[in-house]
Amino acid sequence: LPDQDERAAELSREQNEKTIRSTQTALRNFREFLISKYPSETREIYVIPCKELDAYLASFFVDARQKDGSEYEPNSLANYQCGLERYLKEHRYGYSITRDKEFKRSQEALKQKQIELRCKGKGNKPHKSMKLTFADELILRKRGLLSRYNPEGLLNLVWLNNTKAFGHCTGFHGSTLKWGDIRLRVTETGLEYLEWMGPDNGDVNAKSKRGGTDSRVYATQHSPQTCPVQDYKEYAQRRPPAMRYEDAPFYLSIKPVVNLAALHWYNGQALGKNKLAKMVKTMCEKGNIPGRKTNFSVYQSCSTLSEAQSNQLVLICNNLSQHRKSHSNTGNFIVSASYDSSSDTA
DNA sequence: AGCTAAGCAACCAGTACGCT
DNA sequence: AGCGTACTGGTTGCTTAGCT
Repeated sequence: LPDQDERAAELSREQNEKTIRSTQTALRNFREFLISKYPSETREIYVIPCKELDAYLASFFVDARQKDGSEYEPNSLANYQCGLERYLKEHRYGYSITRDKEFKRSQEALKQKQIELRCKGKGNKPHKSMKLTFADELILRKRGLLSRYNPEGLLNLVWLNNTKAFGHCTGFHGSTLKWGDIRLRVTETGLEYLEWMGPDNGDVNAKSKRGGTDSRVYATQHSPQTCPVQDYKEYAQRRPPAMRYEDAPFYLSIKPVVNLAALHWYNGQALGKNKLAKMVKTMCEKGNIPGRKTNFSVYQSCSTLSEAQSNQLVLICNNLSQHRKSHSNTGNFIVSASYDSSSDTA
């Protein structure tokens, strides 16, 4: 059946590696469950007749537990069903376990189990992230965690600017960002801007469609203290000269002991992906900001500030830079756990 | 038209371990 | 000691297809 062949080939070709991993996880958990509960069953699951497989699945949805013995989230069980469906489809199983009547029993079992779990208080998205508010950002700035004046703050600042500006662009991945992926340019009228050189920027069709305006941030000349282009320039200076080539990683690890008066604050080594994945979490923990904050929190925050908010931001940044000038005469600071430069609470 | 789910993709946490 | 990576388990995000 050429149709089926094509379909299967298409499926395996198109599938994302994470989808494949999801499928494997579902399969592994189901197999382990079968082995522990029905040791005599040794067949591959795609050769088990539908009636028996339906019974096994029903049993799985009802009795399966996490490694630590606790119940799954309702959505996780549904995901397992989807994963098993993908696997069975790959092996040309004759039925759909999510749709066909022959699997009514397991479908019902899953539904009931989900209801039961929700009654028990599950399914409330315990890991859902909260948005990073404007107030949070102000606190982070005050405490030096978003700042041009120390290595960690500067790295955070540039990361946040990039993520806000380009994070929504398709194909933008912070963890693989190269130095040359973001360019400093100037308009005909002399306004500076940063542009993300996305994978489709060479493509004529894509260009005519989007015009590239999606992937730019412009300098805010009226308030240089909060200008993302100025942040970028500062970061560029603080990187070691050897890391200025296009293919160099954009985000670099911080030198273990930094003299703040030294020009270069960063190593030639890329910042690891685990570190990048916890950017927001780390800065919020260090800034004592309550709530569950993750990188995703950035996407939930509003991208444009009200006039009042941006005025407030400018004031604070000016204030902090003044404050710093009056304290930086020794020029021999060593980075310590906290850069907090203000003790007032507002 | 509005809602739900299906399906894929991605994230977060934990762990183990390697390098300097 | 403090970085880094790789892998795994579990959960959530997001778009779209299907139902009522």
